[in-house]
Amino acid sequence: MSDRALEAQLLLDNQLCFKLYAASRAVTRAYKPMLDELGLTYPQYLVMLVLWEWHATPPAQATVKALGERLLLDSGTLTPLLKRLEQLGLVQRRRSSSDERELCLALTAAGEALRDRVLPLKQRLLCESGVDMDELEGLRHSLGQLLARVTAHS
Amino acid sequence: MSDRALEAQLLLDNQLCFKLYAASRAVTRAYKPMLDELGLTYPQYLVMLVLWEWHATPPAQATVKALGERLLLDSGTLTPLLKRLEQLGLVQRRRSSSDERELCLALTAAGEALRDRVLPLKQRLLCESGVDMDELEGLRHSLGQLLARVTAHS
DNA sequence: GGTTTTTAAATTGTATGCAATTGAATTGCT
DNA sequence: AGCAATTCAATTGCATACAATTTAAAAACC
Repeated sequence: MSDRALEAQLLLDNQLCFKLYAASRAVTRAYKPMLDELGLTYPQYLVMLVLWEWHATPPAQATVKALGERLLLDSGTLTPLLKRLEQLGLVQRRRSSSDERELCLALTAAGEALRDRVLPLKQRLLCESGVDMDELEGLRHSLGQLLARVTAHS
Repeated sequence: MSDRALEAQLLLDNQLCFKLYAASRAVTRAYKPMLDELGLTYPQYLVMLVLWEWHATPPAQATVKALGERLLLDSGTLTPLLKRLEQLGLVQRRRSSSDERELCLALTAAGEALRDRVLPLKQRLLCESGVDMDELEGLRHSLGQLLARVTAHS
């Protein structure tokens, strides 16, 4: 590679990593008004998405470990976050009877009910953001590829 | 939209936001070994990228405010981060003489020298990650579009 | 059976992000 | 000049991320 091409590798605007980092935070910001109405933070919302899915299709183990594998987060992040969701009355945490090490997660009635409020808000968000659905779809696909590639090497 | 299509909107795997969030953290993780060698965190590395750029092409004002606009970060994040870079001996922080409110940023000799160690490490990272350069380029472009769209509406 | 190893959460410590407030300096306005 | 409004960093408070350690329980081994 030429010297100029090498130098260009260090320009911020040429960094995929920065674009990813900035876009991720920007999207989180875009979700904020909607999530404020729900009383959730963004990571809490992602946890609720998984729990709503699990509620419809129960997994073998609805544990913190399984949740961590789904969201690529560890107990250091999830334990305090789940305690907050428990305080909010959305989630139940109880030790597994068959294995006291495991912590089983379940939705409360309020946690289940919250789901119904999400779809309308999300539709509104999509409309207002003015992003093109097809481009969104392409981007989601590319990101999936990248994520698979990068996580495979770690 | 059909009921099924609406429901699908809430599946984690269909969420662009989650893919972005997960991919961003995965890429940060991929950078970690390289950044450990440099003694930097990922946001600190992004700050250094800007300062190296500014060193080659000085901007009108090399202030915290200008840095924040470049990285989309506020003083609440940047102030402590810059103090750490100062402690590391990489960055100089001093009040502007013309306007005492502004804090001017400059690289130390060590900060400037650090740049030479980055390119080889980055080349190695790219090779080992096994990602396709063309796909990377397409993704970077799409992310730029999304970022522009989302930030425009906020 | 007892011991070692492994596993799942929780805890600890450090470094972001970001909203909200504060403090100090400058600008604008009259 | 005098004073209100604005601006730039810094600070405060809260919620992640994540590495490293700890604790308790279960599994594996002898």
